[in-house]
Amino acid sequence: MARRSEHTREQLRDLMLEAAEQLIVNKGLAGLSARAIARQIGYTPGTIYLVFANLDDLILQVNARTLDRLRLPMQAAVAATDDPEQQLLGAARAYADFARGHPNLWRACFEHRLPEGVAGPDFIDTRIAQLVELIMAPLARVSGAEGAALDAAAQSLWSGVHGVCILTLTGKLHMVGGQATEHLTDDLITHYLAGLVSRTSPASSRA
Amino acid sequence: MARRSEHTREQLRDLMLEAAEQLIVNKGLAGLSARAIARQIGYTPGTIYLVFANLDDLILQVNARTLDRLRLPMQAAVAATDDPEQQLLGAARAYADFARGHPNLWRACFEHRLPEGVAGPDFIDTRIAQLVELIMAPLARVSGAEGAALDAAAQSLWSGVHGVCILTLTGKLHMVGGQATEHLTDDLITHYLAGLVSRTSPASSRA
DNA sequence: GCGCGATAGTGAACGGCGTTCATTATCGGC
DNA sequence: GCCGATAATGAACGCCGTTCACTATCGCGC
Repeated sequence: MARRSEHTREQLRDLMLEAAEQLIVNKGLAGLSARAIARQIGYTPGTIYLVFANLDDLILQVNARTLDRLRLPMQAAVAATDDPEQQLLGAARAYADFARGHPNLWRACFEHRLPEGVAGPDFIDTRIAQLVELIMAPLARVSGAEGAALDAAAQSLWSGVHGVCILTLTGKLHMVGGQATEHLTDDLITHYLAGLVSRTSPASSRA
Repeated sequence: MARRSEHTREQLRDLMLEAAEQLIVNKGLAGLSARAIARQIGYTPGTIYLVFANLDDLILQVNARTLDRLRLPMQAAVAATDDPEQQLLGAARAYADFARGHPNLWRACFEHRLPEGVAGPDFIDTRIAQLVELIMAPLARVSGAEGAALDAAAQSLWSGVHGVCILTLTGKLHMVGGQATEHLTDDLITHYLAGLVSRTSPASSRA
């Protein structure tokens, strides 16, 4: 019972990540199991532990990939125009779009919990920070904010967009006048920006 | 093996919810199990299924209680002042406070996933809607918005506050200039409100 | 061509899980 | 003092993550 390098460690890693991704896509994080991955790639569960420390480790690697893929359309949206407000609106729409298009992968990034004490690894934190940094430049241009105020603005605004996506896409916002995700992100961003501009550079409208 | 009403159905229900809550508080949603609940109250796992349809049902009941408890400090914050902006800031701070004070219970409300197809029950949706409705009146007063615009504002703003709480409290916002939760909710609300006011009732400052 | 040490991969096992259900021990009423 | 109803059991089913002694195969030195 050994196929001695029928696949490289690296190939095996990719096979497993691919299989895991597919399982998450089809049945959500809860549908993922070491046994299911093994079944799908024709190995036994034990083999997974030759490549990953444990299932959490594997899931975090899938999430890292997802965050990388999520960054691309957001970058594209920022690159698509020179108007900083449009850049922010576009990035948020790209974010919401990705979340709606790959709900299970996206939710896996934010709903996966490590055991009680353990902190998330740097390679995830870094990738989330990259997303927030994407909006820093447009935000600085549109508001004139800098330093700690700019950090705060980027974090609160992006968290806000994230919150809108979470609550609308998980169906927890089934209330009175249920609004579409993009409608709400647009609302949040335009009003936030208007307020930020009026407070940071009080007397100007440079149209 | 039958103690024939050593406890009422109702008492049993309370015992189970209490035990479940304690387990979630101490070890998170992942630390909850039918066997653990049963062990804690001196019954066997099977008994749980005489009272609840399944574990998900039980968890949803715990979450309903949590949301009820969460509403109280938010209501108090709204009642504590007449200034609508202060009401909104206070409600958000109360929300963040509760989330920080009972992180595992709070996260259970939003991270618990039902099986793939199943939708959340009304008694949860209703309670979330109640939280959003709490901020509708202040929001209407401060902005003059009404109808669909008011709905959108309440939903996007509250979702935003929720997003800030999620990302800061789960440690996913460990970035450049890490900001305190309350600082970010204040930032989000003040700027959003400033923008909302300037767009809804363009030419006025009624201090 | 051959044997041998290294090792990729196995598969059985452990202790846990949610859930079901035939069985039992106890109760209230006759 | 019995008997029907029923609260509660506990064993069972099929899952789970994870570990590890073992084995079947490989590449290498002869």
